[in-house]
Amino acid sequence: MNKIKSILSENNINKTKFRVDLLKLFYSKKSLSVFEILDHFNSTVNKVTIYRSLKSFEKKCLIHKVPDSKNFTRYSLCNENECKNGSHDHSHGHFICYACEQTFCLESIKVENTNQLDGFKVENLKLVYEGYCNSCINN
Amino acid sequence: MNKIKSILSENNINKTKFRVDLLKLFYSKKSLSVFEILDHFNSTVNKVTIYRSLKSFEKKCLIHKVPDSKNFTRYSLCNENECKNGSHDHSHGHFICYACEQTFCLESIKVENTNQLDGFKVENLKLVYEGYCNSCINN
DNA sequence: TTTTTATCTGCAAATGGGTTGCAATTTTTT
DNA sequence: AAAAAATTGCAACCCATTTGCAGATAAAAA
Repeated sequence: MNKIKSILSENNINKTKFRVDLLKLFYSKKSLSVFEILDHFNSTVNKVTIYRSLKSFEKKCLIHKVPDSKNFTRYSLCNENECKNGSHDHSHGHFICYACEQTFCLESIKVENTNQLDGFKVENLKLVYEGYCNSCINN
Repeated sequence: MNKIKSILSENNINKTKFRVDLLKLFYSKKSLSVFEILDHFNSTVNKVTIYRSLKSFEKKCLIHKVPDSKNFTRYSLCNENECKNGSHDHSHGHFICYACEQTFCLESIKVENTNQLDGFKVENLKLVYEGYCNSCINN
């Protein structure tokens, strides 16, 4: 995967084995929590390293936080159109599955804070659906 | 406030000084976090007592959790029409103010999970607006 | 390719929201 | 007033996340 390495290079992130593998992992998953990452690497990496890598990726707009069923920290790859220069704009809905606890970005459901609310100046809007994903329903 | 005491009685909650004062406090605030409560009582009450009182109130449908800017636990009074018998249905939007960090229930903005999403069975929908409330804008 | 510099890593310890066990106190019931 | 049930405070715990620091690794400079 040369692509992974060049992304890291472009963002001035050292191409350590772990960070390359971590970014690669994000390209194969909808979203990841610290503990799913820890599990994937069979605890061969320190969780502090995971937290710091995630924070670094986030700052460089490679990943961003997505809502999680249990309010843990969970990340997904950034959408190139939406996130730039450290500021994350993911103006689309999200779906959280009660069963697999996975978070899905609903790119097709655009969220626009056009609503006029009496007594409030709206700057942001979050729309989170919850339920069961087809994969869980069929298993 | 006889009203407060009778509410507690009806719900089989002991009318201790603290619980009466706490419920009274909820009737004067939009929403409250544990630390706002701790602060209001000048730390004369143990935080464990607060957590347990909140849990008790929640079970009896006096209050329910509302979204918080920092993912802390925050509660508001239940709407009589919506919450009953320990199950909380607050199918309306919420507004979180970036400045005062207060959460407002938007009773007028009804949230219905009628959307059909390909690949998902939607059971619940959360709609959270963020920005600045008029009170903060004017100060 | 060695030296310098910046970044990354692991370990231990800390932070902070929230919970649990238990004994003592208070409220409610009888 | 006595017994039963609910509430409280204290200490200790749990668990996600953070911080300090020293050693290791990667990138840049020479």
